[in-house]
Amino acid sequence: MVKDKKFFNQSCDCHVIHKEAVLVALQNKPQKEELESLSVLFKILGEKTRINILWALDNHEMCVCDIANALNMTKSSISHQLAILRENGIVRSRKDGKEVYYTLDDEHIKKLYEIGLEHILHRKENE
Amino acid sequence: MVKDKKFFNQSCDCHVIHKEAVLVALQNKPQKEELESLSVLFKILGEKTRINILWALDNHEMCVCDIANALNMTKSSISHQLAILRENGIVRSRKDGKEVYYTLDDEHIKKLYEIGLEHILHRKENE
DNA sequence: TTGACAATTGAATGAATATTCAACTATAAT
DNA sequence: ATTATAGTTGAATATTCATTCAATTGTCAA
Repeated sequence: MVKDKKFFNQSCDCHVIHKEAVLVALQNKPQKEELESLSVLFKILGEKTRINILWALDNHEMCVCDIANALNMTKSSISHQLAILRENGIVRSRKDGKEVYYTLDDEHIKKLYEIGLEHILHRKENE
Repeated sequence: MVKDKKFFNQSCDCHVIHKEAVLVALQNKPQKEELESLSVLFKILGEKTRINILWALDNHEMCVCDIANALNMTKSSISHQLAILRENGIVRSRKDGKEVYYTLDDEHIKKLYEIGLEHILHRKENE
């Protein structure tokens, strides 16, 4: 492993140790915008209430009241979170009379959910 | 679609509209602990700095200074976030002399990263 | 057309947490 | 031994954001 202490990054409080590794990483960096979107996606999935909404909708299309009852929370709170999920393309809604029905938007979300769960169980085994 | 207004959840501010959908969801609910762990996993991935650490480590094993330089941030800040990633089984570390080298822990994380990115691009297309 | 309920919305509050700052430990080199 | 650097850590600050509360809109039924 080659260390290179000559290359120094001004706006950072330390020397670069492995110049090449850093340069390769910088070259392979995805578009800033994409990485930003990705962290937002995970942040949205990474919230107790919203992940609970996910399993609820994983089984059935549901209206806001149904979800509120299943999660034992207020309509208002659920509605706020559904708005966030909708804005970020994770759920889809359709109106029918007084009710608004929600469903999961696409397959990627299900996959993320499943692989995430796999990881959790995998970690449990190796404890 | 059958509505059932008789069943009422005391600790919620609305009537159950579709009793069956709610009951099915409740029956299929994963263990509370697992759902909790899952939301924690996503929350950890859902942070700008940490997702940036992920792409950096996706290419190379790196020490703290390398990462700090690649992301243009302080050692301290990176170290705090690495601790969180380590505690949650997302990265692994080994010490060699003064340096501590970090790598991604397992394949699930890479998959989550890839599928997440797919979702982002898929959404872009349909705009 | 009035009353009841589903759902949304905006502002306020409170909780969670990322970054900064300063101090500290550990290792290597001179 | 002393100095320099890598890395960690705890407390303080600042920011982000979920929930609550109150008000409002839209639809249905009597």
